[in-house]
Amino acid sequence: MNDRLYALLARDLHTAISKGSHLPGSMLPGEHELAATHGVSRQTVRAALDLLEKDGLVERRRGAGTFVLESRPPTGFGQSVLSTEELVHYARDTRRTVQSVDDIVADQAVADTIGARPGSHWMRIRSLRIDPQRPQAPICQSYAYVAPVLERLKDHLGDETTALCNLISRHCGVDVDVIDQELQGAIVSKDIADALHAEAGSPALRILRRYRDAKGWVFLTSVGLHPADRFAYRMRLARTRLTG
Amino acid sequence: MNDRLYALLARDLHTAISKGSHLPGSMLPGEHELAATHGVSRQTVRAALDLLEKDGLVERRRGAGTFVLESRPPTGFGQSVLSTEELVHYARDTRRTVQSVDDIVADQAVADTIGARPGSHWMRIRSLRIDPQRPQAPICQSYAYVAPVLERLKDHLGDETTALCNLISRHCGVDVDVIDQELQGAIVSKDIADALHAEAGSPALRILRRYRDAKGWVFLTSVGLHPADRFAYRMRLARTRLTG
DNA sequence: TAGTGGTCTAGACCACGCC
DNA sequence: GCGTGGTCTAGACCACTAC
Repeated sequence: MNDRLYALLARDLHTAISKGSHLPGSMLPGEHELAATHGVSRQTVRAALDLLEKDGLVERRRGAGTFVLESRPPTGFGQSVLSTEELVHYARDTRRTVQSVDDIVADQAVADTIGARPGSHWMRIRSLRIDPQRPQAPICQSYAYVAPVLERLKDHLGDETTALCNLISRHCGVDVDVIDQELQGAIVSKDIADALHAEAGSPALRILRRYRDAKGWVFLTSVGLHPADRFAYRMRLARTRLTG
Repeated sequence: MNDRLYALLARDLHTAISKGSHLPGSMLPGEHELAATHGVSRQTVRAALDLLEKDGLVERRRGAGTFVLESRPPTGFGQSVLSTEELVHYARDTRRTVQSVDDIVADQAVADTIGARPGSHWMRIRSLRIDPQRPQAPICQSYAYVAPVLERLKDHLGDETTALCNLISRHCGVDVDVIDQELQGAIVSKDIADALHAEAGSPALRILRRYRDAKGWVFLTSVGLHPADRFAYRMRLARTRLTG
């Protein structure tokens, strides 16, 4: 449990919004007022609003106010991702729980999904990603396929908050340069429904990622399945600008 | 030019790092020290470091310090960054077929999905996106909700290859600045299975897009459903670099 | 134990949106 | 003009890491 003040305040505001105390489109009390009524500093209020904004619940308009975007029940839990760094840092707020680690030889199916040769060797890490706030509803079940050369990774899987590619970077000296990503609709299959505490046949988002180093070598491939009611992939596409 | 203090400090630190004043792997001066030497408050230092961290130049470890990450030379390998332009180009190879256009009043469900007020008025365009190579298997069925002010758009829906937001830009004088996008797993519902020539209950990718102009105004919202066997959203996440 | 980043307070001024 | 969010200051205490 996160007992930081701003996290608590964020939860309070979140439940208040989902209970209808603040209707979509309406303005929240100003930051100064929130600070006064909740007996905290304005910076704490701002940190709390940062969280709500990151999750897409509110929108801030300079000079105007902070507005409620949606009042859906707390099912829509999402991440906004703009760059590899943000993706990699998304691990911060969630925990990885390793279910199994084994060495496998790729059959045709595995070879197809991860784009490898049939017969090639891989270390396979099966894990769940869990939001500490809702441990009963895992956000994602995934298979990660790691090149056998990076065997030392095994010794550091205990670190539950660091993204795999960061662990590899830190302990194996291989750095991510780009991530090729593929998102597709999918359905929760029977064999993983239990682990996810989800219903077999329910909709999900399948994300396949290939992590490449600067030379283009794919050192890590992961396939994750995110139940639709627990995860949405949010991103902002911006016009490219010449100067910052 | 951005003359926020923390942005200036971020640039200073960035150039210092790229000039070799701080080698990769080494620790930056502590936040307190940076604040003192640069004559700013610690919060300003932290805001600057936030930028550097978001751009992947440094890594912060609680209790340990802030460390310089490897500053890769520009390998020229992955210069592809996702932008609105790329998204808009995808419309080139496919055709939009308008099924219906009507003026609606948002009920609760519509208001929730597009983030508007219930009772507000919208122009709704229902359409299919079709790959000429495979006309029998539409790529996407979508609903676009357009602000009534942009009524003139109706006269130009005959143009099947230009993206809606480009039509609006061309004929209504409103330009896209950013697109907020949300991807989620979903299932083909009965009422649109026919139009898509897909099986009801089969997996799909749901993409919700909010198009904003420079002032942040959402002038177009679209919800598209892409059958999993016909469409996957591919993207490459590349490391970002600070400007300047 | 010393130093670090993470959090928090109580003030302040500013640019901006709205009226 | 007024209230808003954005920025900034100058303090403080804490949990954590490294030694």
